[in-house]
Amino acid sequence: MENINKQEATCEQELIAIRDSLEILGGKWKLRIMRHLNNHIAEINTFKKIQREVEGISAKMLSKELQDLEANLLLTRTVMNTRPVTVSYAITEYGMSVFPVTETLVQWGLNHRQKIK
Amino acid sequence: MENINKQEATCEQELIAIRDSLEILGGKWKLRIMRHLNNHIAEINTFKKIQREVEGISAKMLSKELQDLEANLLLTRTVMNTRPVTVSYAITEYGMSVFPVTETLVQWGLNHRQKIK
DNA sequence: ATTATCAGTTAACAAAAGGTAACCGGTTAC
DNA sequence: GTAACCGGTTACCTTTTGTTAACTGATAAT
Repeated sequence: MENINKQEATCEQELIAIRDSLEILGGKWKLRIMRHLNNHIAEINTFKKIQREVEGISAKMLSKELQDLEANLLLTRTVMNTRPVTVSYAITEYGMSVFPVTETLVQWGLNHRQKIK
Repeated sequence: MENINKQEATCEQELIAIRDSLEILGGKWKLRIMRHLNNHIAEINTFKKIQREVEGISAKMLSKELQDLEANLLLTRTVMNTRPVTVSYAITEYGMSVFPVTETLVQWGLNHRQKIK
């Protein structure tokens, strides 16, 4: 059973927690990939499909970011026995814990765009 | 009056929103600085005080990040007429809109640390 | 045989981010 | 006058991040 309660921490511990999060989720692409997989959770998300739909990402970056996310148990990689071979990436249950993070960033970004216009 | 309602967006727009947010809040220090100011909102936060309490940040980075955040109206910079001169930084009302972002990152980081241990 | 698709990898490079250390001007305390 | 404090700036360097383009190997369609 996952702990969904708010945890208490000192200010110092909070800043360490932010640092930890950014070590795993930081950078230009990881949160976008996680959000995309969350938004297409019912589909088969192959490498090419993700690359098409997460606009602007190169094969090299996508490959590297997917490896990092898999290493942190946020998604799974499955080689399908199709011809030609396709590889399917799926968000894990633990990966879904990232949703609140992407959601606040989506809302902040939408609100900010509205504000500056 | 601020819009605090959830906004709807397509998946594509959501990924753009995340990109926008990260352009302004991304990197190693900005969210930590914002969280620290939010946690010490009742105090006078001078440059030196922030540098002491946001552990590890150099004067150069702190100066640059504070300028960026001020340019985006997330905080204010006030020169106090003390001897020697001190400069006080304070989070703006708009800056407080970042709180949900830092909060989800704090919770995710705390939870992650608990999980891997 | 040639071309196309998928899922990458590799090499070479460029740009951005961040760290270190020295320095600056103004002021005050000794 | 000398040292210390505040709030930075500057120059130099390293690391990280990201881009582009060419290439691989397996398979399948024409």
